[in-house]
Amino acid sequence: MQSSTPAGRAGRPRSAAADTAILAATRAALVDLGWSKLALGDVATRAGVAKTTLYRRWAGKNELVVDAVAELFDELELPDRGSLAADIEGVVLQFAAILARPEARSGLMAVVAESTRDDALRERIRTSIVERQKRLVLEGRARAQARGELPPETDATEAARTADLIFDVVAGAVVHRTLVSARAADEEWVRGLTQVLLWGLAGAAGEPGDRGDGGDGGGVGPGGGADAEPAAPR
Amino acid sequence: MQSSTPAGRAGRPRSAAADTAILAATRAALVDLGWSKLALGDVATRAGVAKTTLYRRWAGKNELVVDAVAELFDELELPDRGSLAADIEGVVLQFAAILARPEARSGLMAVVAESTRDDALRERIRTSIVERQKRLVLEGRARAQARGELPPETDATEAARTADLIFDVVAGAVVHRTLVSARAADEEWVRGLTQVLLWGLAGAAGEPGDRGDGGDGGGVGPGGGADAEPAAPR
Amino acid sequence: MQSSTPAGRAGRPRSAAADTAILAATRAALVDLGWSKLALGDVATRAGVAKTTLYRRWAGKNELVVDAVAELFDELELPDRGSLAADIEGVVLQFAAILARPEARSGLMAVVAESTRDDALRERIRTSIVERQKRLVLEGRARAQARGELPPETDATEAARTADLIFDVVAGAVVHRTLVSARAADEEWVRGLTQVLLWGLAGAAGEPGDRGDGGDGGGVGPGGGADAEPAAPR
Amino acid sequence: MQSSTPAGRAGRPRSAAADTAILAATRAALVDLGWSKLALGDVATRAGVAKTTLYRRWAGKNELVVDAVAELFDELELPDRGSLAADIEGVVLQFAAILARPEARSGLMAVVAESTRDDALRERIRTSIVERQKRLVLEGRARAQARGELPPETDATEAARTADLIFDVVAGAVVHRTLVSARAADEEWVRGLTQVLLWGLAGAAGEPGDRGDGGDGGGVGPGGGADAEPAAPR
DNA sequence: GAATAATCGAGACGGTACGTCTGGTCTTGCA
DNA sequence: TGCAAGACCAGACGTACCGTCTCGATTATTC
Repeated sequence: MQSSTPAGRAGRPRSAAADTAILAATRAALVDLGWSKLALGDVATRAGVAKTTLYRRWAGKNELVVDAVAELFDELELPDRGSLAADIEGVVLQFAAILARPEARSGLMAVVAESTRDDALRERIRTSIVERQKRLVLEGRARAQARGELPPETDATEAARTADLIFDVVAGAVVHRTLVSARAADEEWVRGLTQVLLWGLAGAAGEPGDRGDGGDGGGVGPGGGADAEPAAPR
Repeated sequence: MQSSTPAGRAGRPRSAAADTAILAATRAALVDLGWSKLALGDVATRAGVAKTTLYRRWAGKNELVVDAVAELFDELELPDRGSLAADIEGVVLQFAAILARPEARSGLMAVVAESTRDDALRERIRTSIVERQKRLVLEGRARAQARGELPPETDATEAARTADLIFDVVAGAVVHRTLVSARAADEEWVRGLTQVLLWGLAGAAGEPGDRGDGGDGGGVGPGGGADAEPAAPR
Repeated sequence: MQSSTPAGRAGRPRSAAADTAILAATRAALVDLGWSKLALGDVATRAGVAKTTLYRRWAGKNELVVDAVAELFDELELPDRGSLAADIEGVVLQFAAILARPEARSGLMAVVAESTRDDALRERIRTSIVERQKRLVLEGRARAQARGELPPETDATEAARTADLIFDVVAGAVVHRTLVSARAADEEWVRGLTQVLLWGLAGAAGEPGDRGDGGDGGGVGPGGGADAEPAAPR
Repeated sequence: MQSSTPAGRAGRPRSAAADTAILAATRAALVDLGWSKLALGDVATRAGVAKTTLYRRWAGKNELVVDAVAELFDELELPDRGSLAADIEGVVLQFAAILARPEARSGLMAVVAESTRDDALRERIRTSIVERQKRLVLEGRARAQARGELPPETDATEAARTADLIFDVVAGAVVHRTLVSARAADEEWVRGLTQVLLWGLAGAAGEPGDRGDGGDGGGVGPGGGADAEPAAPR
């Protein structure tokens, strides 16, 4: 990765340009062909590179596509839009925009599907994509705390759990909306999702796990008790 | 669809047993090999059927897998567990249990990935799986309305939109949790998701789109204002 | 309904028209596709007949083609053209004309090739084609004997051997000329063949097997002595 | 053709051993299965080679079999047996011996049959087999001329025509005898054929095309005059 | 500046699955 | 019982990719 090749000394060094060209060619091929018809020989040709060069750097199609797709998500940013709700909506719209691009649509779900049978691949996806982008949740929460919109954390474990839930809900919902339901994740929809998320988290936070449900069949809302409204989250 | 098939008479009729055997063999092969290594010749062999028979009935691997997986989701039921929250938790756990089975994990995401490049396939997925299971949302809502947990609908369009959002959030979150985050969608997690969902919907319903955000930077939760809490959902 | 169904009584009799249609369709398919791409399903379709009907009457492709081709050779005739040489030339030209037709070219050699591994097929060819057309040799010889061009037979065995040799030479040479050398068996070439045949048989007849060769190393074979030319027939 | 192949450098060179193995495997498969049941996948397996390797070098079954069979005929030799007649008999017996081998029987006629619909294939047969073995006729004639058994050529065109006729007659007769008539081309039969050939050519040579037939209706051909027997060659 | 060593391009290699086609057989319902 | 229709099992077809390998030609570092 470094130019000064400290460890591996002798011999011709690997071409740095090749990596870039291969990943770009992979995305181009995903656009043209989709994952299942993507052929590594074809990718090599598009990149102006020999098949050997490609296999020397990636173990196979799955690993290559993960890396090619992961780069796309590094574009995500979290500019300060003034409120937590606005920040969320902004980043969700960005996320939806990426998922609207064919190189992401084709590739992402396919490698997730593959990862159900390949632990190393799943770990690679988690490292390169999921955990890497979870920074957005953490940044957003920190910023909201600084604004006073959210209370500081008290329990680190709980905080992590909440972050994971947020990520699963947001990422899952956007993916399902765009890929399965095949409808645009437009501003209106994103607003709805954000509403649900914020109200939901606020409400759930006030009711930490007390689920004596059953008894109170009447009430609606998580807690049932009409007046036991969660004190507006503080 | 009819047994008397008045039109297509001549010739030997197709074996009904073959369809069953092929779909079962497909699921078995998904368990053993996963989607990407699933070979139709192998499926035919497992089903005790010739390859031609298989190709006479399905256009290809994608269509076959959609049908094989779709049958899995027909197992979902919505027994009356006494409250909306309990009903949701029950069906989400069932859904998670299906997604924990390898034949579903491997196949579902793969066909979704393929569907990003094949409109007919996406439509088939929507028809066979998504719309077909959306019945659960509708049944659950109707039952909650009968219990008095939810108000009756006033706006059909809005009701449909809400149902879609619920489906996207629930299905998406469970899929993301189990396949991407690769953690079990256990009772605790499902309870958290249900809480968020119910509070979120309740809150969002009370705030139809008023997003004068920004002004009130302090408060958290969608509306910000602590006391402007949505009246506990009715 | 029945034309003469003598033996098989009960049930619907076989359609006589079907046989004719199938053989004609076979020849048409041979013209269009050649032997190796000829498909029995296609033949059945061309004949307006079900595959079952075809298989009920012929065991397979080989048998069918033999019958279809055999009919072609029944066209051969031996009109009296005044001399043995002219008779031979006439029938050889007819034979060459048949071999120039694609349905014969494609089919004949193919079934011969197949017959090298199938004794029943070889026997069928011999019966339906070879022995059936050997009549031409016998008729021609008888006619020549009646004219006084050839002496009457004295030895039946020898006569049969000679007839076989003639047939092998004539049929073999014409086939080789037209199919392997791929040149027209035109009048000039046929005249040359006839000359060789008549001179050869005459010469060989005068030398029944005396092959004490070796002694006279110089003058060998007919052409040995330059001046010992056989008196040119007049 | 050269080992230093100056032009086509790059890439792994083709294995020379593969060609040999494939052709041998083809002949073995011809022996076991015959042409029509010969499967190229099976040939590849027998040769210890992948199907792709086979298809990279031969366009299809026909081309492969032509090459495999052509090698068989390269065994033919023309040792000096002292006289033209003996030389002919020797080589004809060799030819018959090759045709008695199943790999030749099955393959040769089949490719000839195929060549009736494929000009390129016919040309390949002519180049690889027919013209290649015509050397035997030319060698034999030259040797006979050196011995004084035959006069030197005066007309090159006529000489070529005669050589072609000889080849058609000999090859055709042997093939017809062994494959169609299905009887051994043993010494006795070959002697008869040689007699006919030598007498025929000698007689025909003395009568260069003068076929004023019809005029002399009685004495036709060599056999016409009973006493006009060609002087028995000595 | 030579030796060493890893990379590069090209392309052949052994495999495996593809989706199609044909060969023969069997199963319908009508005649 | 024959027949048209067409589904059925079996298996070869020729193609496309896979991931590996063998080449000769670069291009660096190290001696």
